Amino acid sequence: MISVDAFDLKILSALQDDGRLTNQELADLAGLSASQCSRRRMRLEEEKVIAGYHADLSSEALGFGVIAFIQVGLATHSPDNSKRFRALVNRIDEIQEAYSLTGDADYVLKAVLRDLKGLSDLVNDVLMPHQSVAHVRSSIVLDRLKESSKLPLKEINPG
Amino acid sequence: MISVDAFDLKILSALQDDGRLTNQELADLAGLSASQCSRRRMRLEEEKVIAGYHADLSSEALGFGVIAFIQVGLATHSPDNSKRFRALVNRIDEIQEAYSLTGDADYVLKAVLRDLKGLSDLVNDVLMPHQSVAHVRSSIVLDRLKESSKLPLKEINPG
DNA sequence: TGGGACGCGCAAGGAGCGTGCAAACGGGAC
DNA sequence: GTCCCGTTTGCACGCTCCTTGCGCGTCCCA
Repeated sequence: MISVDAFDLKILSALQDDGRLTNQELADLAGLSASQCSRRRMRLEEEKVIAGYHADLSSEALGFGVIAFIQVGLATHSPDNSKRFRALVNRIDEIQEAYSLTGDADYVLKAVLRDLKGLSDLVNDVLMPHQSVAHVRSSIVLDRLKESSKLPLKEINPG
Repeated sequence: MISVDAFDLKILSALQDDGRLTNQELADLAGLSASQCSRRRMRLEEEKVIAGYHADLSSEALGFGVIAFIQVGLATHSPDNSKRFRALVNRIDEIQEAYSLTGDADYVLKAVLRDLKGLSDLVNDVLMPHQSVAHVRSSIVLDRLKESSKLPLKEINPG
């Protein structure tokens, strides 16, 4: 595995919280010089430990009122069919996340929509009629307790 | 609602893809000057349309091999009990996302763990024994088709 | 038709970035 | 213990990038 020491972890952790931190700010947090932070950051980017940087937009401010989890069962489990389903999922921007799972459903999708009509359109006009899909069950998010994509870096022992 | 024009949408969309874009790069993409992009970006940050910037770290590179969705049913639905549960969720870093949902389960959690033992520890030693929790069902992610937090900005009409 | 508000690009001063360099550190071999 | 070599560090410098002030053009409404 890629070797990541305590300084790297501090840098990663800080950048996870604020992706636009200056090398100097990073330096103050990590107890290094700014140039070292620059070098380490570049290395972590090259090694793809840092996969990218993204702005986190407010769904409320932009009028996306509905988040839903959609459980999908496929019609058949042939390779062709799951390929069709994956292609479908990929071209729908409203679907933020999609996973195949152990358990009852074959897939779980997380979708972000402007309103319930948007969800209805997605489920009834796009997913349900698609040839790859057998059944669909959607659950609407009532409350977001927590929503981040931060990794629990404290679980990692430096080395 | 906050007014967002076509230039803002281009800026937001670009920053969603790459949160470290330079004002000059933003300017080239949006067809504006760098100074205007700087001003618009600052406004969007002040209005909390841009909630923040985050580095996206590679879970594979850092050795997080297991993602799981955990459905939780509460013991009782009293305000005190859900408060206890929320406090629990908040202090567990392995839980990235947590939502209350319509449908069967009261809550769904998305957790990131180093290995299956980590999941077992979380479910059996932390969640199950907690007084607020009645039952727990976890599903392990077999494959990630898609994993982002990008909003479908093309759904928004500028104005 | 005039005036105010707004949004624009330009330019300049200042902050931030990254490469070169030399010094400090650390671990093996002897 | 000590010598050697690879690695990591801080500093300095040239360059890019950021942001604020300013003047100009445009639009809207009186």
